Amino acid sequence: MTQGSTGNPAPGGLEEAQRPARGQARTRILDAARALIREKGYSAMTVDDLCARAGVTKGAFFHHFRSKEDLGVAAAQDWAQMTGALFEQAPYHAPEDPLERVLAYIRFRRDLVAGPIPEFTCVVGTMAQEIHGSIPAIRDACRDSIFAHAETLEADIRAAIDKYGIRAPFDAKSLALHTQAVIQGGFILAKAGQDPALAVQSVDHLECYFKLLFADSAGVQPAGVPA
Amino acid sequence: MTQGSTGNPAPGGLEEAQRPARGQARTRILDAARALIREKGYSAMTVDDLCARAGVTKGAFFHHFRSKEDLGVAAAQDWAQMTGALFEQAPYHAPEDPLERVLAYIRFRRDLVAGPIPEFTCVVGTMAQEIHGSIPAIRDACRDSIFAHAETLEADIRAAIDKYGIRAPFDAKSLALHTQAVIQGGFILAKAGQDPALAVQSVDHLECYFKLLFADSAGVQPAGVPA
DNA sequence: TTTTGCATACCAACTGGTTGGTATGTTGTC
DNA sequence: GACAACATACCAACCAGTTGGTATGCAAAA
Repeated sequence: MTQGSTGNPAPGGLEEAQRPARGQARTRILDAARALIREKGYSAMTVDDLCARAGVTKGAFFHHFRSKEDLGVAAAQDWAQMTGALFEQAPYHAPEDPLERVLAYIRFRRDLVAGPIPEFTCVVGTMAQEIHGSIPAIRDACRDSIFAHAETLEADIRAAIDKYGIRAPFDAKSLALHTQAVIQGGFILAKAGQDPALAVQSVDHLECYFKLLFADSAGVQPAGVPA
Repeated sequence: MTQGSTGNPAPGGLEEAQRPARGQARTRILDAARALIREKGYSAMTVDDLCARAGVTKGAFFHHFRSKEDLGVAAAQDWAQMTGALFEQAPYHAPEDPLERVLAYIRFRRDLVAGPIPEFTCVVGTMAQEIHGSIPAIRDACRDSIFAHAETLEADIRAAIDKYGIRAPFDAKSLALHTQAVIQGGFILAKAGQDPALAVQSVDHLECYFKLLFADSAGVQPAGVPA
């Protein structure tokens, strides 16, 4: 028993002191899910894990979510909303030139990626990789999150192509999706090698790719260091 | 009971007819592991799944592997050996020009990727993504597999840089790892969107990137369709 | 203003089935 | 007959999900 000198330890349950305020359970569970999916993946994360981390009981969990699968879908949607808000208010939209906006986006992502692994890793990418073949509902929610984010980039890329042309026969959609692929792939290398720098490197290559694609036509350095 | 008119159904175990030959259990378990990890990931794959798919009993499983974690490590090492052999005898080593070999490698991978999802997907990439934070032994085995494969590319890339120079300040190692990142990221998009073409597209972008990096100096088309 | 009725938000204990793993047999091979 | 390669039977812990209940808020009736 690691119980302290508290009066009534409520055997098996939560201590009064650490019990969160009413009305926060759903949010706390979703926060816990984000952390746990990044730490151990969807399948290895148990409902008990979730409840312990969130500081709620199983009753609360199944009050807010019909099943673990339902939580998975909600976590993906929650992630889509969170990242949607983050990128919407991010500073990379400022430049007037569309190509500059795209390059600013890539640099913004590189800065995000430079942090510790559990904090920059993509929740929906991790989940999709794991459950794509076994839980269609979660997979589709992850797909929506990834592809919706890619679409927010597409407009800027299209504008850049319209303005400057492009040195290869790719369209904006394909390039936007490739951007996401590179970032997701960087995560995998970073996780396997336990080094965020591996992800950063790939994002640097991505920036270089864009510069080369638009070189000569736009005013960007054709081959400089991605800085 | 769905048992037919067989004489002795061997209650709880395997029927005589489908019992594989002695001495094949380990191989069959590793084959089953490859398939199951791709289908549902490492965590969701149970030892019973493994045994059922391999057509062996739990006794056989724990005779060959001390634990499920041990099997995970073995699966990663088995994957490294399988892919090692596959790429070693692949035709992309033929060209005399190192840059041509690199481009041939990329095209070879694109062709691999064009098949159905459960057949081209990377076992160690999937596993690493999932268990990187929870099972270090498996994560390290996955890392070894990925990085060893990247190293087989590195020599050709280095030779290409030495021969032609490169339009950006990247070294061979970084480029080789980026290659793996793009392919791994393509897998994630393909899984999320349920469309192998998504992975193919990213590999096409990768080929284009290499062509642009070496354009003007080597004899490759600077911006042509990756064909 | 109080009370009644009802919905929401949550909790502790429990359940049936599953899980990784073990203990102990049996069979084929050198 | 010794040893490897299996098979069978079993277990304790754990799993997602359920049950029956309590605390709280809110709106309408009294």
